[in-house]
Amino acid sequence: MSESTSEARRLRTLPTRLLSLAATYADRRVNEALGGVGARKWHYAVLATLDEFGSASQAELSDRTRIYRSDLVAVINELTERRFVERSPDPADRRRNVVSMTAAGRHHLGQLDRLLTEVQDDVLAPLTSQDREQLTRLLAALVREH
Amino acid sequence: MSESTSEARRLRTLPTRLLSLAATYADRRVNEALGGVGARKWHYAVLATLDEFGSASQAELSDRTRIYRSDLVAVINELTERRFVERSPDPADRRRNVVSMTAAGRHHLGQLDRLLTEVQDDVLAPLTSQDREQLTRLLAALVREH
DNA sequence: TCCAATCGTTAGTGTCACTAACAACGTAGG
DNA sequence: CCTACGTTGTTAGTGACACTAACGATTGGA
Repeated sequence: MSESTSEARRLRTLPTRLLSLAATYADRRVNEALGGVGARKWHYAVLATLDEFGSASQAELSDRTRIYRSDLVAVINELTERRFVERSPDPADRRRNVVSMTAAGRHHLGQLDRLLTEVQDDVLAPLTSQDREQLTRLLAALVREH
Repeated sequence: MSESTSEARRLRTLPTRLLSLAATYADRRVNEALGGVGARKWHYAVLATLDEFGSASQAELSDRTRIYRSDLVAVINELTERRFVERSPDPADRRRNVVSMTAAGRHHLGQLDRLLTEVQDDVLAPLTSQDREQLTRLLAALVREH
């Protein structure tokens, strides 16, 4: 009993659990929204990274997006099939591919960006705008340090 | 370009993405810690719920832990094998099972609780204690509303 | 030149979230 | 009292992710 009282209610305030639950919910919403246009979040991550940093090798994209190199292969395949990116061998280093975004890819990115903006608002709806900034700041600090 | 500038840097501050990344990291840490004693987070969720609310049916446990009833079956099987819980038919409603925690289960819960306390500190290490409370509060608000 | 590291790729593992279907059982309406 | 419907536990299966291992090709450094 003495042990129980210290544990009771812990479950509902356990930070790692809250993080998991909130992320699961957010991910579901994101996948619903992106699924509507045949995309998933990795597509956005890759396109947004190409937009920000320009053409890159798959290894570089893997680093920046945190998608494992092995999983990135399929993502690039999917984006290539839909002509959103192009994959060509790097003449400077024949181990590498150069992945670059097409005009269609840039247009698609704009669409995904608009969809994701809606989802952010939707997911963060229970919070004030101050609290949203706080949350973003705290999560960014966690992600940065680990 | 005009579109690009609005999108650039968005990826690193996108709340749903930060949530995903932080949760993935936290989950990995939790699974490492619990895996050391042959447990996973669902074990903790079930045991903690039994501790707080007492014996319950699987449907009730499913509601409280947010584990799908189909997945809960395996969790209860695992906990039963290790004698941490007992599953017996409910005489009052023969569709139901009554799941109750054993003394060994209570002891195991104490162990998991100590492990998880360490993990929380570890994961939240980059934040001040004020920020930790803030984060917990904000995440709890999100989870509660959805 | 030889060794180690890197790159893209394939294959496979385990966990989770989630759906569908089923038999057994309970409940409420007519 | 039946009948229709809902609930419970269970099995099976799907798909997304995170992650590991191994491989051939290529590159860079000692």
